[in-house]
Amino acid sequence: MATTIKDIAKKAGVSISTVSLVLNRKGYVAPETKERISSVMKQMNYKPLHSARKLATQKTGNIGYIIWEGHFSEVEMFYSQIFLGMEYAARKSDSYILLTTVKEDFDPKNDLPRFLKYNDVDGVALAGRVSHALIEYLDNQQLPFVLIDYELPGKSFNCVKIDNYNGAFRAVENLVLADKKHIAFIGGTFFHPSIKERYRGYREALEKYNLANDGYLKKYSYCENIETSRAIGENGATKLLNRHPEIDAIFCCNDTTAMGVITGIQKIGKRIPQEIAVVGFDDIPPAEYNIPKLSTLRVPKLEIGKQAFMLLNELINNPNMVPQTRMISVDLVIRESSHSESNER
Amino acid sequence: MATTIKDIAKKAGVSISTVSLVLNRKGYVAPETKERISSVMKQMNYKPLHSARKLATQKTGNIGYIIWEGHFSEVEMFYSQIFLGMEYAARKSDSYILLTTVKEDFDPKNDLPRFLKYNDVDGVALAGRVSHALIEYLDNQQLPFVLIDYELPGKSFNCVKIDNYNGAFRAVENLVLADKKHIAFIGGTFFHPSIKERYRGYREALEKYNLANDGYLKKYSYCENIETSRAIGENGATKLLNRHPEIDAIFCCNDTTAMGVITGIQKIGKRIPQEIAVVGFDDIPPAEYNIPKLSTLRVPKLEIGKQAFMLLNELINNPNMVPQTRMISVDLVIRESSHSESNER
DNA sequence: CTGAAAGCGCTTACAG
DNA sequence: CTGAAAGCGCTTACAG
Repeated sequence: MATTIKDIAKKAGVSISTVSLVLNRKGYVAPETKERISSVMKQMNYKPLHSARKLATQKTGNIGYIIWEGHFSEVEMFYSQIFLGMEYAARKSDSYILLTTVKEDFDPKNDLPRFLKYNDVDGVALAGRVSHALIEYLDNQQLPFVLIDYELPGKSFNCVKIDNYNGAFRAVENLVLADKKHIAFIGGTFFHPSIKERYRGYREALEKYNLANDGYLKKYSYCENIETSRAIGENGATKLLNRHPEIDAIFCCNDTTAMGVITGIQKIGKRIPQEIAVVGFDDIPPAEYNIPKLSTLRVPKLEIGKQAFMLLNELINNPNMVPQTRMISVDLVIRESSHSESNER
Repeated sequence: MATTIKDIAKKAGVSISTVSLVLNRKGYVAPETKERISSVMKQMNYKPLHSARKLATQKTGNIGYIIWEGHFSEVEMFYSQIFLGMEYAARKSDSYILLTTVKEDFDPKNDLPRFLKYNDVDGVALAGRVSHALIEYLDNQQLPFVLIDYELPGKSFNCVKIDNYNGAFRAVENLVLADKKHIAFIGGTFFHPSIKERYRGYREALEKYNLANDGYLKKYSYCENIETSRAIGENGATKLLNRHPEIDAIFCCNDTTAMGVITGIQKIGKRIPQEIAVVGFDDIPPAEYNIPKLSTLRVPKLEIGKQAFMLLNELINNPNMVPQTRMISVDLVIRESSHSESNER
C-alpha cells in the first residue's frame, strides 16, 4: 500500500483536511503546520492518488490530441513535434495528453476515440486536417476544443495557426531581391488551408514586384492534388525545368516537397543555389541535414503545441470565452540551398 | 451532470450493485434483469466514470510509453508507428497509452516522467535505446516494464525484439543468389543492438558463401559512429564507390540510410538496380514512394506495438512471470532498387 | 440471483 | 487557522 493522505495527517498530527489544503495551496494554513506537513510528505514520499483527486474534483486532468491516421504515419514529423510541445506544457500543469488517431472516413457513431466515448478528457486538440464530422460532434457536445493548423471557412472556432501567408511572402520577396526572375511554386493539395495560404503569399509577393504578369503563375506553378511528398517535388522539378529552363528559383509548399525538388534538380545537373535557389517551409529536422542544407521557413512547432495547450486550458476554465485565433509567426532561415555566398566563402 | 450508476439503478428498478455486475460482466445476473439494465444503460447513454472505477479497483488503467527525445524528433517514424500499434491494442482493453520523452542525459532524481512520479501507470514500455538509469529505476521500483527493440547484454528483461539477424541474412543471401559479388554495408552506430545484429546477418551470409575473405568486410563496410541518417548513406555511397567501383550491391542498416545511398549513387551516375542493387531495412513509409522504390525488410511495427502491449499486460496481471523475449520476424520486400526485372517489363 | 453497506483516497463547504 | 463530515461514482465481499 502506498502512503495516503491519512498517513500524512496522522504522522503530522493534523486532520486530512489540513493536509489537503497544503497539497492544493489553498486557504490559510499556519506557516509552521504547513512546514511540518510538507516535510512529512517529502519524508514519506507521498504521492496523491490522481484518480481519487479526479473523482472529488470532477475533472479528468486529461487532454485529447487527435490526428488523422495518414498524417501521423506519413513523412511529416510535423504534428508529432506539436504534440511534443503540448506534452512539455502539460508537464507543468500535471495533466496528460492522450494521443490517438482517427480514420480518414471517420464516423462519429462508430469511430469515436474512447476518451471521448468515456468522457475521459476535459478538452481536445485537433491537429491538422481532420474530419468535419468530428469537429461538429465536439461542437454539439460542448466539449472545449482547439484546432491546430486548420480552420473551417466561415466558422469561428478557437485555433492556433501558422502565419503561412507572411512567411511565404517574405521568402519569395527575398528571392526577388536576390535578383531571381523566374520563381516557380511546387506544391500539393490546396485542400489544406496552409498550402493555399503559402501559395497566396507566393503570388502576392510576385505581384508586389509586378512579376506575376500574363502566364507567369500558370507557367511556373506545379501542383498535384494529393498529400505532399518528395515524389511531387521530384516530378514537379523535372517537368518544370524541362519545359522552362529559365527558372532560377523554386519556392516549395513544404520541406518534404523541397527535398524532392532538390533531388530532381540534381538529376538534371543544375547547381543549387547558383543556378536554382530552393526554399522550403516548416523546417523539419532533415532540412538541416539535407545536402545542400535547405533554406526554409522555421515553424516553431513546440511553441504551437504550447499555445494550443494554453488556449485549450483557458477554454476549459472559461467555456464561454470568445473564440480566438492565435497566429504564430515563422522565421526565414537561410541555408545553402538559396544562398549562393555559402559556396564561395 | 452526466448520468451515474445510481440513475441507471433507479430507472431499472435494481440496486447499484447489480448494475455494477452487468457492467463488469461478473457474477450471475438473471438474463432478464441483465437485459433490462443493459437497455437502460444504452438508452440513457451511460458512461461509467473511469476515475471512480480506478479508485475502487486501485488500478490506473494507464500504460506509459517512453522514448528518447532524439529518437522521437529525428527522421524515424519508426517508434511512433510502434506507439500506434500499442494504441490500437489499447483501444480494445480500454486503457490509455501515455507517451512521453526522456532526455538523453536522463537523471531519475529530476527527470522522472510525471506518470512515474505520481504512480499513474500500471506498467511501462520503453521504445528503442533508452537510459540505463531509467531501466534500473523501474527494476528497483518493481514496476512492470517491457523493452522494445532494445536489450541489455547479460540482463534478462521482458522484451519485444526484431529479428534483425535473420532478416539481414536473408537479404544479403538474396543478393548473392542474384549474382552480386561485391556487396557493401553502410550503417550508423553499433551502439544500438539492432544495427549490430544487422551487420552480423550481413557478415554471416557472406561467410556462408565464402565471400567474406581477407579484406572484403573491411573494404566494403562503411559506418559512422552516430545516429543513422540520409547523410551517412550519401557520404558512404560516395566514398565507397569512388574507392571500389566494383561494388554491385549495398545493404544498408536501415531505410533512411538507404535513401541517402540512392541519392549518392544517382549523383555518381550509376544505374539502380542494374549496376548497383540497394536494400534497406525497416520499410518506413517513404521507402515505397522513393524513386526508385526501395527494396527492404518489412518490420511489422504495428504488430510489435501490439505484442509489447500484450506482453506488458500479462506482466501486470502476473508480476512474477518468467521474463521472456518475443522475436518478431521481418519480411523481405523486393521493389525496384534491387530487382532489375522491374525495369525490363 | 440481488441488495445493503463499507470502502477506495481525495476535496470542499461549513463550523468553530 | 483547523477539524468533522459529507460526498465524488464506482467495486466488492457478504448476507440473504
